[in-house]
Amino acid sequence: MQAEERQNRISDYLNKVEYASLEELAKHVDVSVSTVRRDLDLLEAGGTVRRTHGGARITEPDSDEFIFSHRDTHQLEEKEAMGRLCSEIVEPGQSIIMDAGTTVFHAARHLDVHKKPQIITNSLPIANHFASSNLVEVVVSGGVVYPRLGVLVGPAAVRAMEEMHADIAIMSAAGITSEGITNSHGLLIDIQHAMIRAAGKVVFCIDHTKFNRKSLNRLCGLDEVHTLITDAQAPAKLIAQIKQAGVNVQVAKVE
Amino acid sequence: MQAEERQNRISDYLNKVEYASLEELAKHVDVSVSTVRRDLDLLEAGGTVRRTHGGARITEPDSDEFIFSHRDTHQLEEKEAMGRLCSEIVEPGQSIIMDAGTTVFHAARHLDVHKKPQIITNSLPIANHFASSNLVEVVVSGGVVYPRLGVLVGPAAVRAMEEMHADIAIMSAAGITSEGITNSHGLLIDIQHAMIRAAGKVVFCIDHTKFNRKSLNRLCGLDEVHTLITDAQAPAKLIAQIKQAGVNVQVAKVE
DNA sequence: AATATCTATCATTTTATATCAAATTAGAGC
DNA sequence: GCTCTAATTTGATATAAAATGATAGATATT
Repeated sequence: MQAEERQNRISDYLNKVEYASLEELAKHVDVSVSTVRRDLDLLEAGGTVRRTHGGARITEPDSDEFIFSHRDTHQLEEKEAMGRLCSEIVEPGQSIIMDAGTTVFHAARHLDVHKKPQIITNSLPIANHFASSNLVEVVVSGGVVYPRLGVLVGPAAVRAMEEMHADIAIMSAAGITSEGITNSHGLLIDIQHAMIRAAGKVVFCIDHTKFNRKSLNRLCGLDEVHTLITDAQAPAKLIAQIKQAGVNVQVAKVE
Repeated sequence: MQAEERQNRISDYLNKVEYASLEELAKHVDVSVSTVRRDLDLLEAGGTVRRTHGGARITEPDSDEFIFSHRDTHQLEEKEAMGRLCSEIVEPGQSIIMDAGTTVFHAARHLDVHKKPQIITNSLPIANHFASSNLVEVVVSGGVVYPRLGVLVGPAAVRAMEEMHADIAIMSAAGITSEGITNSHGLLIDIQHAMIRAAGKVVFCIDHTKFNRKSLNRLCGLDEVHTLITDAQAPAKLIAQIKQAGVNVQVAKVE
């Protein structure tokens, strides 16, 4: 049997039984345990399978195989740091609107579930992330799934957000200048507007690469932003201007 | 047994009995009390379980009816077969409402994406499953996430379904008798009603264990069902009665 | 105070990692 | 097509890491 074929069979088998021990897999494809180990390493690198002690399990759709993770490996450290900082802003029991975007997703990952937040989101990855915990109440807007990103868009999503109210909105965007914040996705703009209107406090997570950049659609002015979270590489000059506009700017430090 | 699987079994068991002593758990998964202790520490960190003196209890008990587990390998084959059969009913380009439930989830997994269906669902697992493909358009109802199952429930979900229209609804339920179909979860009943009203054709996927069983809430009469998909172990007598009521019954054969 | 449960520790067992020789496969030259 | 060599893959093994079960002393419950 060829290696690839064997890995497919392992993968299929795991898809069926969800979990299997190494011995079980070795017997099933009739090779040594060593080979199964190596195959599983490859499969795990591919993301379809997760190793455990003594066995392996398929990565459920429960976890986030949504594009993000590999795409943004460059600024991963910064985004992680921003996510940590962002999670500190949240008070126990607050209701939080979470935008769809990689930076916000990192914030979600760092959010302490023991603060029992109420999450309102149009992002499937974020909804999935919290779905396993019953400490967190997650409200999902309706809408059409935007492929690959797992964002809910369309009029239903806008309407859902218009009916909400929350303590905080944690947002992301594609560009920020002294004139305000812009975003590229036309489908998202309306939803984000509704999110901003629905929240008592608006927090933007924007990494340094978005500074001094303008994107297609204007999202909001700096006067509508309460807090901006960014990383240490953001240009000091623009940060000063933003502060002068009355925004509470917080810079995340990479450990 | 490996750590991971053991913890799942502990978790499942606690979901059933709500509370169990350490000895009881140790006997159930056949390991020492020390190991159960360590497992419970991990589970508690995950938030699903709370330790007590001498035992543990589930933090938020849910009706075991809905635990989303394709782990019981007994009926796995049957459910897979039902899923395959179910997917054959779908015509290219049709819009399909998909209920939340393990049988329907299997149907989703077997659905041919090249038929370019339009999926409407309140199930996060199903939405995730199709989110990576841009052949399939997925519409998600809004709502509150029911923990662990990833089902969207509540008034927003009901309203969303009431506004939909689809060619087919693929449904599941907890019980079927000659008098009709029943389901256990009050939160889902309203949504399922809306689904049935919204669909031109109603298909139920119900395995043999649900036959001659009545659950809390009446969902619909047999006259509202167009097709019933079940497995070969379903009692012939009740199948005959259901056929007589005008339902197109299809029995899935395990390969 | 008596009993049960918890925490911490340690020997034992199980699993993982790294390494190497044998087996298999791929490619070059005839 | 065949043979030989180089590269890769495989299975086995020694060593490292971890999980497990048992136990003793500390702590909590009655």
